[in-house]
Amino acid sequence: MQTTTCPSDLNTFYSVCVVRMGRLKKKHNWKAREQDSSQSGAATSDVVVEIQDAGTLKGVDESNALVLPASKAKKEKVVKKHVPKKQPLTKKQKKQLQKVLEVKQKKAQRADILSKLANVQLPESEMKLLYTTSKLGVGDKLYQSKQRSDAAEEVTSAEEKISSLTGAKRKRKNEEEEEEENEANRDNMTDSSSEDDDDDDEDGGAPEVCIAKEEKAGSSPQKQVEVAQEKAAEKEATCLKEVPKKEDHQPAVFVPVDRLPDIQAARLKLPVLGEEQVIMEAVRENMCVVLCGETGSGKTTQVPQFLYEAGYASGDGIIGITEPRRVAAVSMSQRVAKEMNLSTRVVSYQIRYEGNVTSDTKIKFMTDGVLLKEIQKDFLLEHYKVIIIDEAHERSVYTDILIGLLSRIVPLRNKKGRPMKLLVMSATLRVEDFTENKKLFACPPPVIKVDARQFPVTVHFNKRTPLEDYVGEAFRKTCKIHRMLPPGGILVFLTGQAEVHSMCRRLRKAFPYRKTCLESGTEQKDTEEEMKRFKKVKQKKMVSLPRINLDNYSALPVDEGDEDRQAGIDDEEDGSDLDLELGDDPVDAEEKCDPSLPLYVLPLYSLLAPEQQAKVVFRPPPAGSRLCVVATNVAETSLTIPGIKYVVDCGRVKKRFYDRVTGVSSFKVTWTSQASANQRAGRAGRTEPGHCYRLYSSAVFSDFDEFSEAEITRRPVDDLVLQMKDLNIEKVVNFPFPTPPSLDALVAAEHLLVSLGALEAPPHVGRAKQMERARLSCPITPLGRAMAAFPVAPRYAKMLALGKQQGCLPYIITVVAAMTVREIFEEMDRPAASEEENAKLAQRRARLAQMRRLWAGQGAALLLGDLMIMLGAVGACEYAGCTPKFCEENGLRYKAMLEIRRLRGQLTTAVNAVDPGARLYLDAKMAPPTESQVVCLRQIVLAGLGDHLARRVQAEELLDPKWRNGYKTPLLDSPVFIHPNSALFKTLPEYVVYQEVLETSKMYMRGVSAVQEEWIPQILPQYCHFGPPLENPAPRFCPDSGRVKCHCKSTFFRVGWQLPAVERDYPEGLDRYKLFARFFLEGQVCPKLQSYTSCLLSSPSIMLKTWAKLQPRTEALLGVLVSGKADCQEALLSAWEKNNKYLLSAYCQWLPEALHEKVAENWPPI
DNA sequence: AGGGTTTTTT
Repeated sequence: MQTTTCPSDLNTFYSVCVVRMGRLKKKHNWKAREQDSSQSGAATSDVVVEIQDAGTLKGVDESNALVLPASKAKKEKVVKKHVPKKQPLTKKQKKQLQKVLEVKQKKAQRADILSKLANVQLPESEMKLLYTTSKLGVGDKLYQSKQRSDAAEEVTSAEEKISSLTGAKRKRKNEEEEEEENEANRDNMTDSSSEDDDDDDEDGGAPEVCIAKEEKAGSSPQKQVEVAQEKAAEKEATCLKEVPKKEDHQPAVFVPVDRLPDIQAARLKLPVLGEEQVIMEAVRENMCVVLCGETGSGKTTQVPQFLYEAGYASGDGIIGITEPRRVAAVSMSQRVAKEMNLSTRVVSYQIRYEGNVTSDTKIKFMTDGVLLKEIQKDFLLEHYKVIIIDEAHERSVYTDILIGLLSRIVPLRNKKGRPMKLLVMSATLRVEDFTENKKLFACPPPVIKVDARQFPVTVHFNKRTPLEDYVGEAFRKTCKIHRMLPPGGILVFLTGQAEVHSMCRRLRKAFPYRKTCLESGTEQKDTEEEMKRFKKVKQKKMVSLPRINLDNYSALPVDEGDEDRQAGIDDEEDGSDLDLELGDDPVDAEEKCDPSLPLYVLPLYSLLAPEQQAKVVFRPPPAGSRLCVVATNVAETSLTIPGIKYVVDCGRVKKRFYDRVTGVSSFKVTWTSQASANQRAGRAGRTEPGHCYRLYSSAVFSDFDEFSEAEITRRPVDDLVLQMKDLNIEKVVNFPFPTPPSLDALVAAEHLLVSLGALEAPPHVGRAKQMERARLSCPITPLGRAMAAFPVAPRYAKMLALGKQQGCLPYIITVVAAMTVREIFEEMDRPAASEEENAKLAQRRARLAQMRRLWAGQGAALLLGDLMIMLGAVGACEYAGCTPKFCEENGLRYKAMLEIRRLRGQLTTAVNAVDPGARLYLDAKMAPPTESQVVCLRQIVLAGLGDHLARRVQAEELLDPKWRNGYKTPLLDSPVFIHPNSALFKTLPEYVVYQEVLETSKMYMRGVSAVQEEWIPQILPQYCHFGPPLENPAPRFCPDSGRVKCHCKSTFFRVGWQLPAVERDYPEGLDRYKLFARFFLEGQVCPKLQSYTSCLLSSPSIMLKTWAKLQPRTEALLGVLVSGKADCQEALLSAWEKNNKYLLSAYCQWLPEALHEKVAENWPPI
């Protein structure tokens, strides 16, 4: 590998900025070499000197890689590369080579000087100040000077530029390996893309197929062009790097920001600030950049500001940043606005229900789902010049899909001459899914790493790993920490609400706290003031709590509790006997109540009421006590608790599992991932050095998965598939997912969407392989488009699309909103903290049960089941003004009710948009549905939940007593049950539909609603196999539809449940023509012919006789109908439109000649 | 006949 320093650059560079930069040049140089050394394995001898230099310089200053010329390496590389290849060197080349050699010599000398200079270098902190003071008020940036040098250089060299970023190097390495390959590839791609026009990618991986080539009618012509260009764009931009263009030579824009001094000072402490130059260069030179930095690096708040200052929000484009959570989008926008001293009109946010975006907005924070919706409206995101995907390591489904989409959009935009940048920001180093995924980025984007400003956290592993009672272990460890270690909050990670509460109870019992002063201050305080107070409190605590200094650990992680032993809180070995005894006798341990050491214990989980959560996040613990938060995963990512010094990690998580085949979900506790455990540990080092106690051994830890799986691989994807189809991505299998969902999941999704009518059913013809492929590329239907407009799960979207009948829409919207929002009822089965609380809980439980019965209604309403409870609950809550008080009193989660209210608003708007005739409005005083409305609602619900139909186990199937009161479903072998909390628990209807099956102690259906048997073949024909038309009742002509109808028995798919005969369209075929002919002759199809029925030469009924063929007139009539494809009124009318004499002569054969003329005069008889 | 949910997002 070649050196990355290029002397000519340096010369240019120095001439431009040495004057102002002073010592910075050293750093610059150093950094270049330092990065070289990272690849030392491949280093050639001519850089050895520099590597050594780097070695000696390393650690002198880590802070500044700012001054890197970006284009240096390439030139050299070119020389080196081409010299051995092209054998006779041209004079020019020789000259160049000579120059390079000279330059190297100079460089070596310079390196020497620099290493000497390094000895007198300023410490990092001062360095940073120097850098910034040099910058202050100058209105100029380092990378601008650098850019000028680039520009100058590009005059002589048309080579593409390479920065000295770690990732850029990887990229370069890659290029070298693939350079020849690339040339070949270019041809290959051209070839394959021409094949592509008719063939559907055998390789399955061709990225260019992922977005449908043609647009459906009705989309903008502009978009069509762009999509058509896509392939070309990709070809040119397989490497997401920008070929230098004229524009690049223009001086960069610098947008001044007027920050307040204290903010400016605070910024300087953030590690990202030192990387501004590197980041901005990378962004300038690459379409896509990955930025890696743990929490605390400041990337979320600073990078948008860098981009702003560099002019990425000047003119007509803005900067967009996505966050996986709403709170983050809102708070980050506010913080950045404050830091930049700009109004929220300029730095704004947009989340699902609200936003403060204006026409002045330059920086827009939003949730990832919001951006995905925007892509639906404007595929190329013309509004944005940069998109930043934050927290990409969390791998939320929308983040993943956005990255996939943007990997195509960015080159397209570039091709169009309106370039856009993509910045993927990730905390962990797990970026291979992005960088090594050839389908996503043919050429890996550069990765920039940023240090985090975190205090060291010492990790202590247990020697042994309790497999059963990890809660008990957590309890004992927490007690020990509290008893023996210096002040500092404790954060305990457990897996669920129940565990959290029981732990809280045990801890409170062990270290009782008198809550006199606890609940006094309820008023909201300014956070900063709180923090100040908090610090004072901490100082006070120092006096009252025991003190052992554990902070001077040398290395981390500490293994196997060695340090624990020193500290005297080791679990194992000698001291462990006592602990184990305690462990074996929990009563004893817990009775050892110690009121002299008050512990302020608080629970924390997502579903906890926000004001309870606020206690943890905003309010400091009372004076003289230690804070102990017992939390679930919320504390890992969503909430940050101040003042935590100790983390106790049980090493487990509760996760939802979906069975891909049956759709059954369950919750299971499993080991976490290493990344997740490290994230938990990191929570101890936010405010000072901390300690993390892992209740498992390092061996167990090393067996953890390195990372948690991407969400998209763990859940059904029907909603995502519908969204993507709506974006005209027909072959979702070929979409460049960072991690693709399983094929099973995709097949299941398409299947469901076909059943719902959102996608066209795949053809049943062709070879198995073709059919298989067709099943994964069903085109979207108009219904599907309408459904995609509703921001809810496809099953529910179907209900909304259908809900127009009988004024049901407001109810359907409400039911859908309630089904979409999770946990609308408060959980009251948790272990109570005290007898008093226990009694209170029991009372509230009883009250909720009573209300549920009330809301479920009686008679007809009751049959809507659990959905009626939801409807009633929401209706009652809204009627009462949706107050916290009403919710509290009636066991409703206030937050859930607010969400439902907002979702109803959004859905109402969406329905009105799809069908302006609907003219819906949100009615707070919605009257209960009438009986007939309830029936209508049940049918609409059935239409959406058709694949979730269950039938009571029949007497003859009742072989096993376990099946009593059970229900059978098409996909499950074992029975499912109605949950005792369900409105229909006692009703046990023959047929029900359910929202989902959740496996706990049994398979329980949730969200159950009763179904009338005869509705099933009518509303769910797609799930039924119909028998032959019945003789009795006989087929008839239906004047309303103009079609031939008949009764058929049917069975439900897979399970073969016999369903009652219902009337439906007569099946297609000759018999339908015969019947139609008969009804035609009888004058039913055209009433004007009724007067001739008595004159017919044969009875119309002979149309159906088996010997019908013997009669020429039957055959004639039938033949004409068949040839005109006229087997219903509508088809007949259109046949007459084409030919107004159609059927005349065949009909006349049935009439005496005397009438022919008269008939002909009045033909067609309409 | 009888009860156990983590966490986000459009």
